[in-house]
Amino acid sequence: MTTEAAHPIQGVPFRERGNMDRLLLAIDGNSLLFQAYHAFYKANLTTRDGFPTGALKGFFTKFLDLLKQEPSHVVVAFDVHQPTFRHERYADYKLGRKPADEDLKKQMPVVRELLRSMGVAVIECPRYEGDDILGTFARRAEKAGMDTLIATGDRDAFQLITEHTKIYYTKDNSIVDTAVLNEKYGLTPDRMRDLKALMGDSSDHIPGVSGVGEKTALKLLNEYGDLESVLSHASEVKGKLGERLAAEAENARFSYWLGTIETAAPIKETLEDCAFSFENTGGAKQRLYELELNSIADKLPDGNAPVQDDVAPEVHTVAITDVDGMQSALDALLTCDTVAVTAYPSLAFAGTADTAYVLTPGETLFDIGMDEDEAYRMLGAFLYSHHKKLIAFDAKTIFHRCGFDADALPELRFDAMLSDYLLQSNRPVESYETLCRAWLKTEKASPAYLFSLYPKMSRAIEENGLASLERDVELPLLRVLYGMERIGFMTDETVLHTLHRRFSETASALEARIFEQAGERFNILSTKQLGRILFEKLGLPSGKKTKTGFSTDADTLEEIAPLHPIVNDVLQYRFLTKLDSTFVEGLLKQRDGNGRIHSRFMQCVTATGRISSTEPNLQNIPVRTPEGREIRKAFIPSAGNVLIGADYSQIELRLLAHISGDEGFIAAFNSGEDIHARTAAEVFHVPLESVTSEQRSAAKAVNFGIVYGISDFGLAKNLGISVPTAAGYIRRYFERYPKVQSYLKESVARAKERGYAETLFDRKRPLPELSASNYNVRQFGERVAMNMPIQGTAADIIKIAMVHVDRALREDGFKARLVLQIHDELIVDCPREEANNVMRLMQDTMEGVASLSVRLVAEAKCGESWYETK
DNA sequence: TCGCTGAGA
DNA sequence: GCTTGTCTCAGCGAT
Repeated sequence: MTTEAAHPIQGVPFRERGNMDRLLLAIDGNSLLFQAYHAFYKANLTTRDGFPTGALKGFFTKFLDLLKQEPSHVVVAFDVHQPTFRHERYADYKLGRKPADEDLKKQMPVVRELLRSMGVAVIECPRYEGDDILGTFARRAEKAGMDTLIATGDRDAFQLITEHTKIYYTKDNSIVDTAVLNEKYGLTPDRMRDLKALMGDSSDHIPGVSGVGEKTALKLLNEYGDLESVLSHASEVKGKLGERLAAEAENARFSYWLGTIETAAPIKETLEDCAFSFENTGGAKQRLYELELNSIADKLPDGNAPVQDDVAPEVHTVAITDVDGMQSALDALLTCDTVAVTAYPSLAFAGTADTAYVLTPGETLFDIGMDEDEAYRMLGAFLYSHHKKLIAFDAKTIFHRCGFDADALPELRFDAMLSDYLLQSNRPVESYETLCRAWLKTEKASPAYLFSLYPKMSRAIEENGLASLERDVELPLLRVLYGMERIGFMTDETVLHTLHRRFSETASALEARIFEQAGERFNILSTKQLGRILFEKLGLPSGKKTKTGFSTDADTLEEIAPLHPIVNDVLQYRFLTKLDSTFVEGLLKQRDGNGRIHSRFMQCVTATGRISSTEPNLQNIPVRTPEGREIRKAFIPSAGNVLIGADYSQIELRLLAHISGDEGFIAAFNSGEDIHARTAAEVFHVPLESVTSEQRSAAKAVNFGIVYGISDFGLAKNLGISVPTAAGYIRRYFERYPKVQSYLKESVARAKERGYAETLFDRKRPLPELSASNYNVRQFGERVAMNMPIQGTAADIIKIAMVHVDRALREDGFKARLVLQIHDELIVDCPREEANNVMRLMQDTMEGVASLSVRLVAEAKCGESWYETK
């Protein structure tokens, strides 16, 4: 189907093409909703409390898109779920139709409710399908001198096309009119019914004539005109086809009748009932926010929000525009014990629940208002010198803005961002506004609301058993992370420059060789262009495909590498350009004036409780390949210092052993031998000393796979072995370590029962996926239920270790400081003379975090660069 | 902005 | 019959 360039759906409104200035937008609600549901199926969108919203999101995104056509009238038609007029004589009509998924069913009434609150006419009519309603309104509009655009993903509607009625076909976002129809089928809209009567439509249970498909039907219609002529000339048609046309003529006529859309259905709503104005759509705003469909709600004009009982109290807001104003605001806080601070969109604070002070930009260019940095400095000095306690949203950012020394931070009592994360860790915290909306049912955000949020959220934290995690781990950790971000990690510019030269020169040489072998220049990093060269021009066999074309990932390319030398060059080129652009150049860009790199450690991002690192990400600096590992030579200690790296050994597997309580697995660890070799020996029933390297890596892959919720398929792919062989490995593994298997099963069962998975330290991750109707989504939920307790407990443990190490360093008067965490590894920048003591301190502290049935083992090493601490 | 690719645990 | 290992972040090309 072609999209006419002259009137793309987005851009020039469709109605400008018509002569008339009024446009009816008629939407097939069921069709659009089903399409939206399937488009967002995989995303598995839900609200925080698990109400599915994928179909709603898809539906309203498309709906808003359609409104760009500036319709003067809008109608959305839905089918009612009972046999319709055209089908009631057709008893087994419904039998073949799958019942709608539960998730979709739940969203159906909400779509109608939202549309109505947007002032949109929603029509459902017993005994008539959505199609009939659309057809009826299209004809009425035409009589009233209007154009109609019918939005549907159902090709049946093509029969409704006229000079003034066009279809917006949602399957490929094209506009279909008589010209397009003629080009595609060589038929007029009227003949679309004839076409369908002949070919049938299994999804709609229209029988048609057996053995006749689209091609045959079109041929017949081209030859004889319409259905009746085809049927009356059946005797002229040769062979089986002719016989069938004659025998099934009644079937075809019945099909014709079934496929005819009613255009004069007795619908009581009038065209004028469909009058529409975008200005009136705001009534749905509040509900959309409640459904956490913020991107859609944001696009609607403000409506009259319904009154809530639970609204936040009125807050008197004082604007701060200059230093004097700032000073008197701070003076007003002198009597307060606790100060509430937020930083979005600009600095705002409050000392009581009824008055907020907000930094306000000046009115004109010359009156720039209060300088924000200065305001933060004043606030910081005030908080610290008067020993004020702080409650905040995103305190770490506020600390940075205030410029606190890491040793002189005010006492932090509550961070709404952290509390929200602990309560909803399956989703990153969005914004302070969203949080206020969710907790206080208020439209606007004010720092004074923190005084309501604090007790409210703390109660929820308490009720969910998260109090210790918040008080003893996350809140203290926030200060540790602040210190790490502020110090930064020293880097050696010379090393980076040298590597840059080496990587880029080698890459250029490879590039030249690749172009020579390809016989032309092209962009090697473009998967599209690379696919064209390898699979079309050079004719190499293409493996799997991605959504957009050939797959060119390393797995695929390695398979065809033996067939042409260009392939290894491409792999090598990619590898080197990755090292150069992402790491070497990326790091050079991030150095501050002193050569230090200040990554940000995100505390409220991951679903498992790990921290993440951004701008730059220092948690994925290469280590596996010799060339990549060189980059770690650029990470160096401060002058006069050394670096100490201390990492946990096999922490996740040790936790699996402890949590499952499997005696064999625990014994394997306590034997102190190489765990993968030991596992191989036990699983393959061979003595430890005769374990082959293949056996060891197979055991290693199984060990890691177990933690992730492995399948035989996945393991087979990973090891390059057959699926049955992989299945055998897993079976023997579970035979040897039966409690590991029963633990994994229980883990899923418990998560299903409670609705969340949790760690040894009570961190929770909600798992609405486990009750999803979609098999894949549910499977995903089960793997997560197996993995989260392991990965999450490991995350808890190293977080606790960080808090303890940081505290010990400070209390014992060391100058050494944490600079980086990489999930199971801590890096400390340490004065040379402290090194031995700090190494011991780190190892002891890390190992002592928890007392389990398997020892926690940590090893510390020091060196002149990160490269040397491995 | 999205999809692909690949770096780490 | 269908699918198929967790958690992240960044750069690039195409749209």
